[in-house]
Formats: sequence, structure tokens, C-alpha cells
Amino acid sequence: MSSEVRVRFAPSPTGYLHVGGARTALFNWLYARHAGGKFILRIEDTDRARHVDSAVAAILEGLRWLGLDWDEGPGSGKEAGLDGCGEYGPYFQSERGAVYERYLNRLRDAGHVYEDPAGAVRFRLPRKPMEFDDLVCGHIAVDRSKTTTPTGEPESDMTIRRPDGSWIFHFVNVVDDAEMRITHVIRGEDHLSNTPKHIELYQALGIAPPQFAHIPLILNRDGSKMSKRDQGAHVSSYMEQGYQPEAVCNYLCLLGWSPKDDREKLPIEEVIRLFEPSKINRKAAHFDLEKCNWLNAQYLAAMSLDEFTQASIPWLKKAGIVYGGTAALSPVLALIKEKIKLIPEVPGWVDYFFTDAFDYNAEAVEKTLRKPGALERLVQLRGAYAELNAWEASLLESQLKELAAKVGCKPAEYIHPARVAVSGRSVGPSLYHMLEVLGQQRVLARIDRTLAEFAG
RNA sequence: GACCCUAUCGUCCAGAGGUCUAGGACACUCCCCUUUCACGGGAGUAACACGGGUUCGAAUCCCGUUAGGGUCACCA
Repeated sequence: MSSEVRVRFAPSPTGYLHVGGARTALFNWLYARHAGGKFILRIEDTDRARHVDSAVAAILEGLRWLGLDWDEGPGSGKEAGLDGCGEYGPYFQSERGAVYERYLNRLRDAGHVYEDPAGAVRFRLPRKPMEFDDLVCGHIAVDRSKTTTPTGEPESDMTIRRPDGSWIFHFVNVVDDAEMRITHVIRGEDHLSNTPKHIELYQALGIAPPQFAHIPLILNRDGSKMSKRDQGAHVSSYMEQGYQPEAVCNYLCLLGWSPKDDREKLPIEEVIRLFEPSKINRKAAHFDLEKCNWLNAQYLAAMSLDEFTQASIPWLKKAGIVYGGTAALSPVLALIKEKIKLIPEVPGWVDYFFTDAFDYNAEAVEKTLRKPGALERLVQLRGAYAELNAWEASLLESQLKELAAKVGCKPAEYIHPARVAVSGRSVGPSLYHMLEVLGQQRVLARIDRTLAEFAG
């Protein structure tokens, strides 16, 4: 009746959301949004005994974080809770037993299933050549009569219900896709070999199968299979490490898809506009965290100072830094904003702005303060800065350079010790701007402290 | 083992028979900017897996080989 595109993401609640799964969800979502269709989330928890609410929550949380809102499924993309929305529910397979029973009877009436000696229900798999069109892989022709097990036995019939009455993936997956009016099944390439069997199921049921699109898997950088233990494998790890969700999402979009021009960072609206399942690459993509980090830095650079400040606050609090209001915080963050690749690095760059009790980095001390004459330079610089009636970066710079010229040494002889004296380390923002933000009182006091600590 | 998918710089992506002495990005190296670190700007190293065809012409089409991946469950 309607030609509306309906796609779905159907994870099983394993307790976390894998990036591979996230990308599958993303591509489904992109297509739904591109086509003005619906994105459905269905939880494949056929094993009710293993159903854990927190495991489902981890998946919903990851999807929401990435911005992948669903139109039907547990809860909605926008609100919390697991109640569900949509007219084809429930969206937990553990609650759909009656539906499966009904479809099983249809198969039974048509003579497609039988009970094996152990009491499991099996589907009589037609062993004949068949073919289908895949949106990503193209036309696929297989002869299932030829596939055998590792020991050389012919493949056995597909089990669809266990002796204990619980259901097997293949059957319920097909039934639910049919019941939920799914028009396009976009899933991982690991399902490619399952698809002929699923199509047989559709045919036995007398239902027209949906369009299929199998997307390549994501591998580790070195080409090995990405497992749950690998770095960056869980969406939650990006949440915990303070990545920008837009950046991670953007990166995932680029894994197997591209706008066909040289753009890398592009708004999701633009991806939605250009996305086509048939344009997805056929080759497995290797996951490169470096590039993801670079994209994240691009997103940070594009943030306003205010956005950057708001994003930094939770991490400053977590680090126990008392910054005393955004008015005091923002000028400091302005100094280091473009040096940051990941928001959680912020506390490590600004801590000394908010406490006088910072430590001196041993290596920095060795390389600058311990150098002959360094403390003498500090005394001279302190003298010059103490006399200033104004306190502004360009003035501080000209004063320092004048002093160096008068004494007949390089400005560096003042710059390096000064940096260590006021911050305890040898790397940081532009010295003069840092001094400006710190203020005259604190700068002089910190030089005094340094002189006292390292004299003699 | 059988069946299926895939094959362009280390990695991601352009390239859909001539415009390719193969382009962009990440990473790496060097230079500039900056007397710190980073950003930014510039330059450089680096690839069509191999072998056969088809064609006037192939990274692009076909076949084979090799390599990688997937599936062959009462996991999803």
C-alpha cells in the first residue's frame, strides 16, 4: 500500500554497543532520514533468561549519544524509558512469542517444518540454486546444495525453535521484519550467507522479501577482526573519553561511504542528503582511531568559546579544579582551546591557573631554572614587571624584549624561566597572554615563590 | 574443507576504458610561522596484489592465482 521506506536496527542486548553495530545503525538511520522513511529499533532478546535491562540501556544510550533517534522501538529516540512507541510493537522479541507461534503454524500447515528427534523444530531448507540482488554487493547467485560443513557433511536443516520452546534468530528475524513491514534490510556482511536462507523462509511464508544491503565489516587498523576487547570497539569508550558525538558519527559515516568529493568534515544533514545504500563501499574498512581523533579536533576547533567552555566544565569538575565561574574560566580556555584534541585534556592544561600550589615539572626545572643565570634573569624580569602600571600582553612582550636588548641577551633567556616560574612547566599557551590572564599580582608572587624555592 | 564477499598509498576515501606521469585526507619526514607546545601554511615519501585475456587503449571489463574477510550452530 505505501512505499514508505522502513528500515531497522536489530541488536541483541549484549551489554554494550559495538562500533560495527553503531555503524550499521547509522547507515540504516541515514537511509531512513534520506528517504523520509522510518527507522525502527528492535531488541533481539530471544533468550529471555539473558535479558538484562541494563544491557538494553547501554544500546539505547549509545544510539542516543550518536544522535540516532528512532521512530519506533523501545522508548523513543528523544525520551528515556523502555516503554516503547510505534504501532508494530512490542519491540522486544522476548515479548512476541504469540506472533512467532502464529507464523510457525503457517509453516507447519504448508508442510515446511518438522520436529527432529531432539524435539527442536526445523525448517526444510530447499537445496536448489537461487539468486538475489543486494544493494551493496550486487547480484548474488548461490547454490546452497553445494555448501557443506567443515567435516564435509551437507548442511543440515535450519532450526527455528529449540526443544525448550525458545526461538532461533533466523526465524524470528524474518517474521519480525515481515510483521514490521521492513522494506530494506541493511545489515553486516556477516549475514550475507544467511540471506539465501532467510529468503527461503519468506518464500515458504508466501511473503515478498525486502531489499537487502550487506555492508562490509569494520576491522582493526592492522586488518584483524575487531572484537569487543579492541581499543575503540565500544561506543561507550568514546562517551567516556570525551569525544564529540558529531565527530564520532562523522567518522563512522566516512568508513565505507564518502560524499564523492574531498570533504571530510561535513554536517550530518549533508550526509543525509547525499546518502545512498548503493554507494556504500564493498570493501571492509580498517578502523583508524588517529583519524577519528583528528576529526574530533576539527569539531573542537569549530566550537565557539562558549560551547567549548560548557563542554569543558564537567571534566574540570571531575578533575577537582575549582575555577570560580565561567567568567574566570573562559579567558583561560581561550588560551588553550586550539591546543586540545580531546576535551578531557583541558584540566591538565589549565590547572595552574586556578591554584598557586602547583608542582614544578622536574625536567622543566632542570632545563631552564637550573641553567646558570636563569634566576638572575627572573629577578630582572620581576623588577621590570613590578613597575608596570598597565598589564597587557603586547606591553609585557615589549618590556621583556627591551630588557633583553638592554642587558644584551636573547629574549629566550627570560621567556623560558618565566614560563616555568608561573606555570611549573615548559609547555603552555603564549607566554605573554598567559601572564596577562594570570594578572600582575599572581605573576610577581609566583616569581617570588620560584626564586625562594630554587635559590642557593 | 565447502560456499560466498572483497582487493588503489601504512590507513580512510576519489577514480564507474582514454582527461591517471593515479587525486584528497589521516599518519610520517622536512620547511615556514611561533624563541614553548599546538594550530595554520608549504613541500615530500608512499598505491592500482599477481598472471593471463578483451580492446587502438585497462586502476577501470572478463578469467585464473594469491591474499584478506564472512558463513556453514538448538549465537545473534
